Amino acid sequence: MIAPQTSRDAEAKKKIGFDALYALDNESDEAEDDGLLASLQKVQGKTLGDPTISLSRSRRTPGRPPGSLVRSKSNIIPALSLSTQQHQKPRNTKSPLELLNELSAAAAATSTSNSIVKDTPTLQHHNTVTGVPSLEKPADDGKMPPSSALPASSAIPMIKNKKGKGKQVVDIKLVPEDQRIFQGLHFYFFPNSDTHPGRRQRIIKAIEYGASWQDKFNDTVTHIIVDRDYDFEQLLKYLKLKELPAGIVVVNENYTATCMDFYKLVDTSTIEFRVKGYEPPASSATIAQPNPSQASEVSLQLKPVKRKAVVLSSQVTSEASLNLVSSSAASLSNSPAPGVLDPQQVPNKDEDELDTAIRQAKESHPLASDDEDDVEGHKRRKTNNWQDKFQCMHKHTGKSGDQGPNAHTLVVLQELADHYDQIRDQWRCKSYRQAISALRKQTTKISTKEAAMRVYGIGSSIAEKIEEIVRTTHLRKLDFAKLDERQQILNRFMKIYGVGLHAAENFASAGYKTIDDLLQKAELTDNQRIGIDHYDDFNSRVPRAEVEKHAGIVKKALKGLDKNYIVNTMGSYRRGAQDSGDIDLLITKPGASIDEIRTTVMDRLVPLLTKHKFLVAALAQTSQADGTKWHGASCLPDSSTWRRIDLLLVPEEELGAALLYFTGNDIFNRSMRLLASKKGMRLNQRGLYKDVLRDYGREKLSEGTLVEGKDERKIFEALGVPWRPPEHRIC
DNA sequence: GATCGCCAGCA
DNA sequence: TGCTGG
DNA sequence: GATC
Ligand SMILES: O=c1ccn([C@H]2C[C@H](O)[C@@H](COP(=O)(O)OP(=O)(O)OP(=O)(O)O)O2)c(=O)[nH]1
Ligand SMILES: [Mg+2]
Repeated sequence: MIAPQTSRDAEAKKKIGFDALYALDNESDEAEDDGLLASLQKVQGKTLGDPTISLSRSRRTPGRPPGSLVRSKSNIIPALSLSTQQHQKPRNTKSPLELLNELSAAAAATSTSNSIVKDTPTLQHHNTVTGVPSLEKPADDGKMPPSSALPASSAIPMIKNKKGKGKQVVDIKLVPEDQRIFQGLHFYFFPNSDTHPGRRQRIIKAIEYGASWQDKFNDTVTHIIVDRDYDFEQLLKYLKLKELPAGIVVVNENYTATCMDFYKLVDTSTIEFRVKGYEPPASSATIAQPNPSQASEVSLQLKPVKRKAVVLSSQVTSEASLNLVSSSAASLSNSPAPGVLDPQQVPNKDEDELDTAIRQAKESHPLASDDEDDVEGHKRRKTNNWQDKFQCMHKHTGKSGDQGPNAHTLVVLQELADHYDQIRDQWRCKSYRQAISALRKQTTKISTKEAAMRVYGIGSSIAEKIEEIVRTTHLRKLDFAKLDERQQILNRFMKIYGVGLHAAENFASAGYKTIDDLLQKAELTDNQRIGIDHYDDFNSRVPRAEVEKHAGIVKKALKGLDKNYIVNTMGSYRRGAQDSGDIDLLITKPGASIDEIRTTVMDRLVPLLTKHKFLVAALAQTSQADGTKWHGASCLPDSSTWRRIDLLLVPEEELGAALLYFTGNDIFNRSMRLLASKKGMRLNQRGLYKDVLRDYGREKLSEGTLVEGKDERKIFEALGVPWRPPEHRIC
């Protein structure tokens, strides 16, 4: 599409609208008579086409509101309420656990949330909180054994809800059973409250990994986790003890995190966990593990890689990392030594080009300036221009990446992104994708955390992982992620069209493990049944050539009805991908109203193609009145493979915005829309609107007035974004 | 500690 | 309205 | 998970 692209560029400068339209139409129509264009497309696909490695976008999930947990009966998810300021007010002498219990009870009573409810708030008790939810247990239940029967739930994405201003509910997601390294352990934190956010987080995490959180210091406590700011003496003083009972482990706050990093209980006597003023018993190392889990065994097989994050190096770990460094030194010898790298060079090398492009974009729209921000944007900032933060401001060239200097790192990071996509952690997934995108642009190999962190979009966490990947060629975290059985089941189910996280959890909690189970036992919607019947079809990619065939059939049929119709093939196809997840078609007719188009497509085209057995299923149809899309499945003659096919009906006035939306990719869209909103505008598939009044913080109060909808390029211009051809819209 | 795009169809 | 998908 |  290189040639057509440029010719279209030239044309568009002279004329707008129709001609551009036609150029587009020609472009896609020519696919039918093949020949030159087809070969062009092949070449182009190789050079700058969508590399199609970005798999991590199956489904997005909106935040899970607090009440939603109640809905499912078969699968109750524990929500643990931790103390909030508000609830502390009335009686501020409460222990965190009491607060927790009260909150939980209240929550249970109003049934806004399922809760872990343990113990009475009586002070006498040795209160115990584990991550184990007591299903349907009355709030005033007696003491719970720390390791009670476990619910089926796991891997619930922690999604914060901001709306419930009144209470702050925290979803505790227990890690899979075999990973609960703290199972059977009783932690006492010092200080033992969850008021401090960091500590609170540590407590939550520890519970998720199987620990019980002891409210009082009692004889069940196995570990005392002491905050950095405190020493052993203070602890003893607080506990009014001369010395601690034997067998209790005293460690600092690094301990839990490190254990979770390794998925096993690590040596507690090393110096990095040492609490000031505390002399650990001379005994060699590990305390008896009350519950050596499978995970621990598995983790033993792993190389005891120590990441350098944990501040001070102990003897043990420094040895390990020394080995690693030296062993990897050889493989690194080709790349420049980390310290030698010119710091200036690491952030975008294409800065000049970009700035130029942005300036150009600005020149045409001086009103959309960003002077205030621009003035002093150079103080340890990763980017000089605030707009650079938007992915849509950057082109994606196929050059770097696959063969680039960071190719392997990118592959591993992509796996992590996929993992987070699978567990429906949309924000981490997005972060990883953005980091990947940023790393792909780097022209030098990034091997150290420091270097990585200079790149916009890569923070300390991913930077550490990059370093680990470079040193060890892979990531421990992934090894575990892949093992989790329940997660595998969820993944299997969520690949069914029409099954999302919620349905998958319900199925899994009902004990279904295979697709067959679902077919036989589960209650399925019509679409889900279709999704199962064509599980493999829908989960396989459509070769570019086949996309063209499907598009061709639709085009031919539609032109038979009315030759003024225009069909454009969108989605990853338009971005130049060699294969696509589905077939995205945009249908328009110059001068026609949306009603006319809808009537033609819905009442004539779809029935016609259905009759010819090309369209074989309708998954989502527009409600006659005001719909613009049809989603279903198609099947080529002489084939038995069903493909998902998407028709988007668009009036000419909205063509540009629709092209923009339907070309994607999704990150690019989100980036453009975010940029629009930052500029007081709003971008959707119908157009770009300005003067949008937004609620405090967020939601729109007025629609705004239309700026542009018809011409894709003008939307870029109005937003101050340099034009990106579809192939460059891969973020 | 708030924010991370915005929308449509279906149950 | 929440879930699912684009 | 990254950013402001
Ligand atoms: O979450 C999403 C998904 C899709 N889209 C837009 C962009 C995308 O390009 C277009 C078509 O969606 P589709 O799911 O078909 O994605 P694709 O980019 O075409 O990739 P694939 O090859 O998987 O079809 O719809 C979004 O804006 N957000
Ligand atoms: Mg597609």
